[in-house]
Amino acid sequence: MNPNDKKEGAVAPSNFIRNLIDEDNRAGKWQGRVETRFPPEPNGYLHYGHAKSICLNFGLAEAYAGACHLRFDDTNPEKEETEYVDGIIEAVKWLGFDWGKHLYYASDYFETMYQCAVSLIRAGKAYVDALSADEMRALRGTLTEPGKDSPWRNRSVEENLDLFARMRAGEFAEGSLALRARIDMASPNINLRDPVIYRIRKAAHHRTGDAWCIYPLYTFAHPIEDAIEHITHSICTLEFEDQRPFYDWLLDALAEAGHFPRPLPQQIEFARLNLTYVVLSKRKLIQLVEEGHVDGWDDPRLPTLIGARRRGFTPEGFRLFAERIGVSKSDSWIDMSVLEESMREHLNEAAERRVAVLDPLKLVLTNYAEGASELCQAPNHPLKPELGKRDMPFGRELWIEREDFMEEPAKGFHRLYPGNTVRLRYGYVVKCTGCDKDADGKITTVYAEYMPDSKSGTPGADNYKVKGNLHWVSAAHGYQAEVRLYDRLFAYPHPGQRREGDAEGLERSFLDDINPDSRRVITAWLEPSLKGAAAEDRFQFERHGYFVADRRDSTAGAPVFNRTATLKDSWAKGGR
RNA sequence: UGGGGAGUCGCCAAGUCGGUUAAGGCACCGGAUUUUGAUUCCGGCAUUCGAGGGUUCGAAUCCUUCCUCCCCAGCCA
Repeated sequence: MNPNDKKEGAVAPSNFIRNLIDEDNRAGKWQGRVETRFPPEPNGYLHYGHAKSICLNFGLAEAYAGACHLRFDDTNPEKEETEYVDGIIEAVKWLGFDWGKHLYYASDYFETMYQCAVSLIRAGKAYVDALSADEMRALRGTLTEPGKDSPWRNRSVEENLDLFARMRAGEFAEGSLALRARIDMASPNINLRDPVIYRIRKAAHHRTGDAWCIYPLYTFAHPIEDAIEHITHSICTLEFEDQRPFYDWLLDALAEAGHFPRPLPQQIEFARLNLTYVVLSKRKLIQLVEEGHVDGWDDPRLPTLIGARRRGFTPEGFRLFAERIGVSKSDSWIDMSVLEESMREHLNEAAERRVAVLDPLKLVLTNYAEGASELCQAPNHPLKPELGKRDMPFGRELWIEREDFMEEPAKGFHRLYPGNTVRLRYGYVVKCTGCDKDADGKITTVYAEYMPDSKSGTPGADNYKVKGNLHWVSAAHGYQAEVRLYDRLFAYPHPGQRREGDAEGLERSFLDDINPDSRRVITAWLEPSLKGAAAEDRFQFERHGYFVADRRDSTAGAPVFNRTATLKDSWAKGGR
């Protein structure tokens, strides 16, 4: 793996985490072992931001021939549910990652954690505090003032041991007592001002049931989980940076007490994903679902992984995306187009082509025999001839795209207009002869004459040079089906943020910025072969974009299609 | 006005201990191919690294002052 070797393929991107690992390897810190973990709390659905973290952690393990654990950080019985565990497992699998035997639950470590706490107490590094949460806050000090010691800070080891054991036994009410690390109430780092590490919660846990009534807090539990699993590099997001000194303090104390061997796992922080035109905060996602702004957690517009799946986004696309955005410590905003473009790149290569007319306009070939029909052959994938061709019936009456005809052509328009010649893709070259309009001036039918010797695939086809190529569906053979045209959920890059020209005190809600056209449900005309599509089959509808057969609403013989992404359209962009 | 982080092209992001030309991707702009105005292909795209001083033969990389942004005062994670 020579970083200067940049000839072909994706060269492993350099980033600060890889550099750290490389340094560790050079120093022989772990004998080359690299073990990471993805530690979600099972209290909700995974979103695009998690995808970044998953790709990072599992990707590192793959790159260094190590392992990545899937670990449920279930230390808070009040928020976590088995339902979420299942969803998370399915999502990580879907992304294509394999944790092998390494599926763990923090709750399985409760006894060990308890013993660690006892050791801390024995070492005089933890104590049982009787202050209420409010009192504790009052003594914690502020960002600029040091805190004050709790009156219970200097209990004897024996007393602490006794109290802690009785906490476990359920002798005290919730909130009456808490175990705190004994560090330094005057520390400039608030996280070191005797953080609470165990609280009393008389709640049933989704896995341990009523076995416990005291539960460890993240701060205390996470480093221990990492140490138990022999994690080498514990990667988390930037907001935990201030927590690192405690992470090191705890593990060092526990190593001293003989719980864990050195070297100890190292916490490394990276910048979480920020994406434009969407929201990723759990609170906002919940609000979107609960208030009915979207159809549910798997709504294709929602940035959840189950939503992405219904949208037609692909695991390969996510991996490409993760590779493109890189990993660093600077807060940055990734433009949604980077994600979309990543999906397009994979789909262009992976999706077979089909034809769909989304906004139909009738085209009649006046010189084509009435009632006649024939078959045209269309390649399934222009880049992969080995995928073969399929038949597309052709006839006198066809559906074409309304936007492919202009009675008065705009400059540069080389589609259909009176007098112009275009090719009906995979079929014949036709010359437009006119059109009908209704009372409102709306075009109702377009007329053309076809060139009998111009059929695609025949020798005569090359006799015609046309600039326009239109897709079409035979009116007599195609069928109508529901298609959902999805677009970005929000109309502005930073939902809820003030915009130029906003009045002085104007407060925006992200809900105000929802894109009213984020979903358009239409009835389209599809080529016959699409009827057989199975749920989750992905296609490129030529000249339109990528579509997927919805995994929830499709039924046998009647797939419903969701638009994943449009194709680039330099004509539309150039402004007609 | 405490502590912890970050500032390199429109958006990301490489730039190990200072060394002739500041990677790469996306976007964008040209041009070529093309039965998708798609794809592909070529070419272009930071005399400059938040700002100012300084050290040096030489600094994005070292020193210094300053500016901007993010995070931390849950018995959440």
